[in-house]
Amino acid sequence: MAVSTSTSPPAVSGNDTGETMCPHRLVLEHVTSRWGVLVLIELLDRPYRFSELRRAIGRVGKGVSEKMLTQTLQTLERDGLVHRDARPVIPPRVDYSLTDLGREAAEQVRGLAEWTQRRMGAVQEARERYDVRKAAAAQG
Amino acid sequence: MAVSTSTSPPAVSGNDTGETMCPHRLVLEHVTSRWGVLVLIELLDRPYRFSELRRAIGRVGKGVSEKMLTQTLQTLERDGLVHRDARPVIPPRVDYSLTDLGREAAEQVRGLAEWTQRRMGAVQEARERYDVRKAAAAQG
DNA sequence: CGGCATCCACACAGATACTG
DNA sequence: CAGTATCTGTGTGGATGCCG
Repeated sequence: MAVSTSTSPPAVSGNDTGETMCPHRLVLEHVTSRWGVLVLIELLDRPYRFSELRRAIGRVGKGVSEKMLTQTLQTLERDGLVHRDARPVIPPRVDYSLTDLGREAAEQVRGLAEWTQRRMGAVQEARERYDVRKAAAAQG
Repeated sequence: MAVSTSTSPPAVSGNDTGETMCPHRLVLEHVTSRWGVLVLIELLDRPYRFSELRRAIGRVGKGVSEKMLTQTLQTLERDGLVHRDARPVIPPRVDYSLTDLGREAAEQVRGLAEWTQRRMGAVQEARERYDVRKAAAAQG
């Protein structure tokens, strides 16, 4: 039967088990979730179709499984960040885009991503220093 | 014997298995990781001691296990975002604070968190609309 | 093509015990 | 107090196969 009482999407990251937790924490988890981040950033450029989005994300790094992309999009749609436009044609065509709300979130996320790229060098150096210090300490 | 060739911390989130992945993606994952986000935000206020930080995070939501906090802090330290100041006293005292680099990241993250809080209402409404639509569609 | 259902592996995350 | 080490359960996330 599948459907049962299970409403909402499986939730991208973390358990939405209705715990004693401030609700905005959950939204934050959705937005900062592994694929949520990337989806928002990609959609900031322009609307994407499902597979197109999948490929676009795959391009950046390792790639997202179709299941995870579906989950992520559903969660973001439910939170009102992503708009889903399903056209009843054959073959099916579904376009995803940011809502105004989603655009706000995505811009924040993009800021973070851009910072990461800008400062990557500094992070690399810090890592090397850390590793060297660790190695030395292991000897000492 | 434990140490072996495994250098660096276990990595907060995602597998740092040395895949074919842009390095900045990893940093982004660290920063946006479940506890990384919260740690950075808390440390933006002031330095914290280990347990103090643990309690501070527990206050906001469900709470972080000591193990996860350790892991998160180590990862962020390695990336050069967090400074660890261990004093050789008894009882031990370790203070964690943001580096300049970390402060930049934390401010980005805080921006995101603040946005989430501001827009929580809109998200809630969107969710209700979504759920209603879904319920209606299920009836068909 | 877009999405859902099922199965499964593995890493994340918790509990516990121990060290400095 | 601030970790480390180990053992274990659970859930995330991936692969596959089937529907609209």
